[in-house]
Amino acid sequence: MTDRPSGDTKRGETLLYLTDEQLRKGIEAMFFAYKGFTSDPDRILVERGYGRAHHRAIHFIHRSHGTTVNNLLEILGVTKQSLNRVLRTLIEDGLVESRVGTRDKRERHLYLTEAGQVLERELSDVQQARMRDAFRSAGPGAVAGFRTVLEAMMDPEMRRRYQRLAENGQ
Amino acid sequence: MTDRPSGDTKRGETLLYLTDEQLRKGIEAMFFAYKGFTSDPDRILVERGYGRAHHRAIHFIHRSHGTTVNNLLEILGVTKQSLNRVLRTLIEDGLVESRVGTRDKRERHLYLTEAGQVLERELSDVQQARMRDAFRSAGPGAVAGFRTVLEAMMDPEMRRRYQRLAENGQ
DNA sequence: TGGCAATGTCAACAACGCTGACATAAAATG
DNA sequence: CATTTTATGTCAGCGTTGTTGACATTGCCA
Repeated sequence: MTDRPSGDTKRGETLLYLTDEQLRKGIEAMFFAYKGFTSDPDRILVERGYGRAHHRAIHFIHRSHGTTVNNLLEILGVTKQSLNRVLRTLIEDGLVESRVGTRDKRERHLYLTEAGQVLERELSDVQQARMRDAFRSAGPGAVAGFRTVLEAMMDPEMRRRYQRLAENGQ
Repeated sequence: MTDRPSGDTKRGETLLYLTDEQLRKGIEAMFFAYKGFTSDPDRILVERGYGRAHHRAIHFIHRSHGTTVNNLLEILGVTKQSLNRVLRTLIEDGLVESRVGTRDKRERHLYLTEAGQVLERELSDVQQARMRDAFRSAGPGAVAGFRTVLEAMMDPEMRRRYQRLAENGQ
């Protein structure tokens, strides 16, 4: 906003213009790339009668074995009613197991069953394949830049969660 | 997929492991960053009773003044019924104008009205502000890498549309 | 003139966000 | 021990936005 004070488009027109165009490109790149990013898993999910919300739950349960419902709620940033609808079907379908906590019996710890792990593998295979191809063709420097910018784009709270996950990353 | 043939996790365990972890981080970065990316406009949209679909329509109509409905359909990748629902409200609310084509009278050319431009500006201001901050803190090299990876992640058809838009970019 | 293209619209449905209200069990606290 | 708070689940209802299928209108084109 400091480059283009509201109402001022005179100062440094050309530079300004380029900057705005660059930002617009970034915005559109996010839109089109996110579409590609989700398209492969989406195809698999539809066959099973699931949606993206199921994928996200499966992903983070896989990522953090035995996480609690509350923890998952924070990561996903949805309401418990919304998450519960998804979790219920996953548990009914035998993809996720919910175990009562030992230390705190109010908590439910979530785990992928074998069937759940199979689907998780299937979903992350196609998503990782696309990411791998993109990373390869872009090169290591670009990959670093990619992650740096994405991290900077997150809300601070989300960035913290992202980094915490990365640390726990086996 | 060539790094980790299905069922084989023995070969080059450590290197393999790092790669998988890197991909996972990339996937999670996309998830958390996209959340941040949409959060600021979302806040504004809710106040007006609009959603993300309205934002997307407004964005691309702004980007390509006088674009046709069909063109917009291709860019957005949704059904005409879905787009029409959004367009109808925008036209009713006086944010978008639909003019019958001169060359081909079947076509409708779409334009933002002044009110539409005001909202567009408001939405892109906050979204660009976040993008600008992210770009600044990441640095020019990271920005280039960011866009390279995102472009590589798009479906070829979408990449073509993205690049075509970028060319037309004033 | 007949066929195809561009658009709009009606209806129904599904996924997945949301709010609000309420219930239960268990932990925590005074 | 009584009370409050926490973690979870559930019911009901609503809104946005995607889908499919069907059908109508208008206009271009061969």
